[in-house]
Amino acid sequence: MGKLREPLSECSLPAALEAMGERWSFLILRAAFNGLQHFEEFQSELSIARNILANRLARLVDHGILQREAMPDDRRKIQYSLTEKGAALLPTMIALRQWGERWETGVPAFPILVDERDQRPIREIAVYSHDGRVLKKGDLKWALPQDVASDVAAAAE
Amino acid sequence: MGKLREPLSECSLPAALEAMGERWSFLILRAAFNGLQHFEEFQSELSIARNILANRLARLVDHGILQREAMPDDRRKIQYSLTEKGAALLPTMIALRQWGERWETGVPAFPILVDERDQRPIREIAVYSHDGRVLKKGDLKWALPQDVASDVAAAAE
DNA sequence: AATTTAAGTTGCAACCTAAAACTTATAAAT
DNA sequence: ATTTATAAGTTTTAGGTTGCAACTTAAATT
Repeated sequence: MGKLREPLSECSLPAALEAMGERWSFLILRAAFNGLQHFEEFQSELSIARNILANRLARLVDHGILQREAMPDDRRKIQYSLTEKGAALLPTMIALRQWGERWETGVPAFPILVDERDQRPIREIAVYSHDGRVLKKGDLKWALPQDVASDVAAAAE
Repeated sequence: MGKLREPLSECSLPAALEAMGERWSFLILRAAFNGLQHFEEFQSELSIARNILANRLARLVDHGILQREAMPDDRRKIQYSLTEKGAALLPTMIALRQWGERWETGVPAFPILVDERDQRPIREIAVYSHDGRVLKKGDLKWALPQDVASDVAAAAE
């Protein structure tokens, strides 16, 4: 990367980790993506201690990642579902999973996550340039706003 | 997502979290991406307790995410640098950061991460179909290998 | 009315985290 | 050659977190 060093202080990674950095958060999120909605479902699927699960669900709700809704037909039941904010973590979660597949388990996912429209596997999550090239570590740098090329600037050339 | 539910047991997300799920891991990784290489640099930049930093660096080295190398010119110094496996976490880290920017801090990153080649900001990390469409939660499903469309199958149509 | 289910709480032991002081090896300065 | 400074840790000790098992509370089912 370039010379300009990012000021670590005003980065939103700590803020993101504040919401999702706890040990079970990603696994709960993953279960939610897989359609689980109730306490007992999460509990038996993940084998997480009940007190920890209660605490994590509450945290995720506090952070606006999950929605907590009492079910009108059975008022014992609480439904937890992803908010838009929670669903926006999908790329992060898939990226982490793909990394695990490639570098930890070595196992090609089974079943495979595919595009519903054409049944074809999704692309690997990557950093893309504005025009779709895959960028690696050395291709990136930090730039000040005035040095960033924009569509407008590009069009004016 | 579709009906087929992923078996949570044989997923590589837990494996990935085993390596990167600790509280400071992503922040250390981020500092490494920013070019920090030495214990004291990490320590003063992150304000992490020294014992925890020592422990986390050792863990990241154990997991093959960082490389530990004694510097020959000054034998007190240890250089920590990203391995290929560690660098492969870049998309995950940027995805998490972008999520934090969008949903937590609301702050457009400053400085901005750009493509060195043309100084243009990188795309937002997303899930892409094989042909480059952005896919959301509802566009995805789990498929068994025999139901996955491949290049070969697509060409044969 | 008794039982079962859903979603939690509570109590307690084991483990992990963090701040500050200490250590060890090497290098630089006097 | 001796003292001082630096780099990268360890140790100590206090406090916080995790996790298991048992308990609770409210609502539904038999």
